[in-house]
Amino acid sequence: MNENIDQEDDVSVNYNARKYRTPDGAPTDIVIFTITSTDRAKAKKTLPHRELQVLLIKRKRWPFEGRWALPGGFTNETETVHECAKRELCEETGVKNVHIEYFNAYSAPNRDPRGWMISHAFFALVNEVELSSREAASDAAEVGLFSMDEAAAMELAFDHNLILQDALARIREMMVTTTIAKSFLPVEFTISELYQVLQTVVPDFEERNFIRKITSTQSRRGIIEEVRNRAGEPMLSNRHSQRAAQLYRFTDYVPRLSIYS
Amino acid sequence: MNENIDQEDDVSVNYNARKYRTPDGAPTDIVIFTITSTDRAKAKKTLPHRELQVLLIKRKRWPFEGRWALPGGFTNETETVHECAKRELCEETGVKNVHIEYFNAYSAPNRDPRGWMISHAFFALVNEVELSSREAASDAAEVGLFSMDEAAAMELAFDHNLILQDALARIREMMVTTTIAKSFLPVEFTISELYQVLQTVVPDFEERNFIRKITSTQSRRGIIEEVRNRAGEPMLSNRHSQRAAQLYRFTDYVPRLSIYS
DNA sequence: CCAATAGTGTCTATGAGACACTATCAG
DNA sequence: CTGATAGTGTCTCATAGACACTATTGG
Repeated sequence: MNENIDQEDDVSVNYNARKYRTPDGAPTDIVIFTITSTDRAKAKKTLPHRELQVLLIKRKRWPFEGRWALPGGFTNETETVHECAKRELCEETGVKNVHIEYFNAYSAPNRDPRGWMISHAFFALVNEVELSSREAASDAAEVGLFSMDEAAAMELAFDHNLILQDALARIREMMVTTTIAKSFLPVEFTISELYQVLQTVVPDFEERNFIRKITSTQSRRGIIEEVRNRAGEPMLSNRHSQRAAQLYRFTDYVPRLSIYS
Repeated sequence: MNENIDQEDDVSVNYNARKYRTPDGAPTDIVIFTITSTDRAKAKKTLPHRELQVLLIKRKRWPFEGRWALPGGFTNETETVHECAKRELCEETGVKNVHIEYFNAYSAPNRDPRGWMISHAFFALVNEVELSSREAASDAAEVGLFSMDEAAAMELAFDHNLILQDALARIREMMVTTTIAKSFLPVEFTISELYQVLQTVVPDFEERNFIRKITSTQSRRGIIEEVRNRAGEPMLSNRHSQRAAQLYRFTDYVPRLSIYS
């Protein structure tokens, strides 16, 4: 047991980490979520079909050669794991400045055949429009988007099935408690789009009077605001409907939730 | 740059991590919070003065010898970082089965003079009654409880000031969105005690009609329940007051919060 | 004029928030 | 009978939740 190195080691300025078994790397794994919209085959304008998907890459090397895995890579000594994750995300998808967040460490012994690897897991939320250009550029055989059902049915490399499920649970919770839904929406969106995105990530989210609560209650006033043009007229969109719908955008307001009030 | 080792390395079953710069250890740091109660010097029964405190240890070795630091230690290859944190918590305080939770990784280059150390930070919530026995046993000069103000004013070892502030922000948020307040309370408690604990951790938490909301509104019904004896009579406590107060306990109910409903 | 989306009217029951008020009881 | 804690009465206004209803407009 090499616990308490810093307390039970002999007192020495010449601390030498090489005396101990040390990790064989500090990998990051990034669960990249996106929501794809596919137009339903109808003559009239309709809301698209949306699906939550995760980006996976096909491994070309041992270990788990040929298996699908979460994108990621090894952290350098000169960067933080957060910087590493952002770098890997950019390399994999070409996007920057998206919502990326650390959520857990995976450190089960033998989770990686290459050695003692404690993985730092992140999730990222990427808008499909930002992802689409990269999709074409990549080798389609090696990068793929999969629905949650598809991914859950696959045998991913390492403990990536577990990481994916944990990430999914996390974003489901955050989807309704924070404003991260904005990552899956254009800056200006309609209430239906917002509602659809929420339902796509959290299937059992249901609010029958959603439009009223979001637009005409004090407590939620401030999360989103109506978009108006310079003349102060409401801006509308009819991209999904005959009747034009009011456009909204998220504000910077961060609501405080509490189980006690 | 040794990024993407697993993809850009030559194909080889004889992967050798020693070819790369690897971390020099996988330390954990544990922010152990407790709430102390000290009776106010009064003749009559009063509510105690409560204060949120954090447990720190005085380092005996290089680096940062003599400085106060968060307790923690190095993870072994045979355990997860979560197991390591629980082990260290038990060694430091003697308590098991308390709320301990992972919340972030600290990986800034050069955060540790001993080498490349990515620290896994946990916070733990320990009831003062569980901590009191250990307090006497420990060398008082080396283990101490400090208020948030005291600790923030100290120059802690490593980046432990940052870790402490992050942990504090996290438990402040969780204190009002989850039922972790139970960690600082006896199993059976009065409404005043609960309210006091909430205010101790989150100073700007204020609910003037707290007792009504918690006891007589549908939406919160289920978080706590009245304690009754076998005969079905309400159990009361007068430990802090002349007039006896109803005792409550937390249920297993986990409320779902949402900014959209 | 239909289908699909957008949005309103209206009702009831419940809760939020404010503030004054009563209850208990050791010292 | 005072001080400290515990808890209630009562008011107004806002909101939740349900459900039927109207509005818009391309095809």
